[in-house]
Amino acid sequence: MADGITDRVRPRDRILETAQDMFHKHGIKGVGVDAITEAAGTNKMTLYRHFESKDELIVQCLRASAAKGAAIWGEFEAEHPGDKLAQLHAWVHKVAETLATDGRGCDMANAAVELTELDHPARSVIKELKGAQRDRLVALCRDAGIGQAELLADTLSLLFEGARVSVQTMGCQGPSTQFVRMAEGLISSFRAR
Amino acid sequence: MADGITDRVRPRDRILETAQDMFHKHGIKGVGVDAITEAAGTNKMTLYRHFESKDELIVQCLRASAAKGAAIWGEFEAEHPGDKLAQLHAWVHKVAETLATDGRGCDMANAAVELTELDHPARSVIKELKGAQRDRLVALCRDAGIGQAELLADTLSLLFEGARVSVQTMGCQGPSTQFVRMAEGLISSFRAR
DNA sequence: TCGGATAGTTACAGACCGGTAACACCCTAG
DNA sequence: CTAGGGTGTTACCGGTCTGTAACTATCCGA
Repeated sequence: MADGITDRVRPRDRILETAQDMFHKHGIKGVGVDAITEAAGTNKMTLYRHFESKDELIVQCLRASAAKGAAIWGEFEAEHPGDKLAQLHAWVHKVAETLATDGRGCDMANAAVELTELDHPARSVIKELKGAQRDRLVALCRDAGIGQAELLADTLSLLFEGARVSVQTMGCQGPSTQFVRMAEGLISSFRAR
Repeated sequence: MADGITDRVRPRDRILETAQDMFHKHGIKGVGVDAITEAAGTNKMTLYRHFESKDELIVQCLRASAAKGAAIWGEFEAEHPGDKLAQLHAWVHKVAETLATDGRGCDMANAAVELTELDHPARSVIKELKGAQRDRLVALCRDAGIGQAELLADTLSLLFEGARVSVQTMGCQGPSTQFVRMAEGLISSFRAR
């Protein structure tokens, strides 16, 4: 086949990347380890040499997915160095772009919906990663000079989360198209106080 | 056993009720038809005599779940006859109560996350039922005399949806506790315009 | 009392699931 | 050249899944 990728990238990374993509598109319970390894150009034994179970693979995928999301914050700082308010607006527009282009929701939220066992190893990881997400947004709001930074950050968080779900229930032409208007309205409303 | 319920309620209704409850708690893909029929005090053959497939059962559960949600709107009208603004506030508090007591999200949203096949029979039903939900809230906002009724209704919808997801990712002590403050702030902000 | 509809029981088909065993292979470091 | 770690292959285990077949038991209305 001369895949190019198959040759140079190590199997573990191919599996992690492929699993992330397939979990995202088809859901965690909708994808079996056989399908993952086949799509990654490898086999089940190799997967189980690098991950002790499917649950462990799920956890690593969630961490990788969250890390990608966190990396975007570097772009905001690079594009608007020091201007925290501009970075907040950049976040709003980045969210809108995501809503318009990605028909599936947040990997962590989706995983929380699918993995209902209260003691599932992924649940504590999801809580940890979601907490970190929230903390970043709170810090950005505070540094942007907004009074009730926590309340604004939480409101924007829930709005974002809801919009990502709405895309899945009502399509990308539904209420989520109004996200920018809602978010900008909230920001200016909080700044006015 | 002398269940009481098992004797008087017909198997079809017992299956529908039990399936709703189990899908809600454990997710759709987390529950098999065998488990449903056993919990409903019946058997698989009887299920397949009343529902042509699990997918069909899922659709009927979603419709039943949505109908229960819609029934609550009657209470709002009964408690505050004619006072649409009071009914809107009643909706807000009802949502907050749901967030505090139900650790799982909206059945339709959860189903949309789990059933990723674009042509799954439940997807169009979810869209239809979610659209009806939205329309009711828009009508309530408009009848309450709010100018940008659609925008407020959509904002409240997304906030609600996001809060229900947040309960699943961060627990009921997370950002969702602020829902009432957020919603009331939005309503008074829209009324001021 | 009888007949038909409804419901329960057992067994099974065929597919898929996560996970493992045993063995052959190949590439690279020494 | 060689030894060994990483990888690929095949086959398999026990379990679960949706869905069906064939038969039996029960209840209700005429």
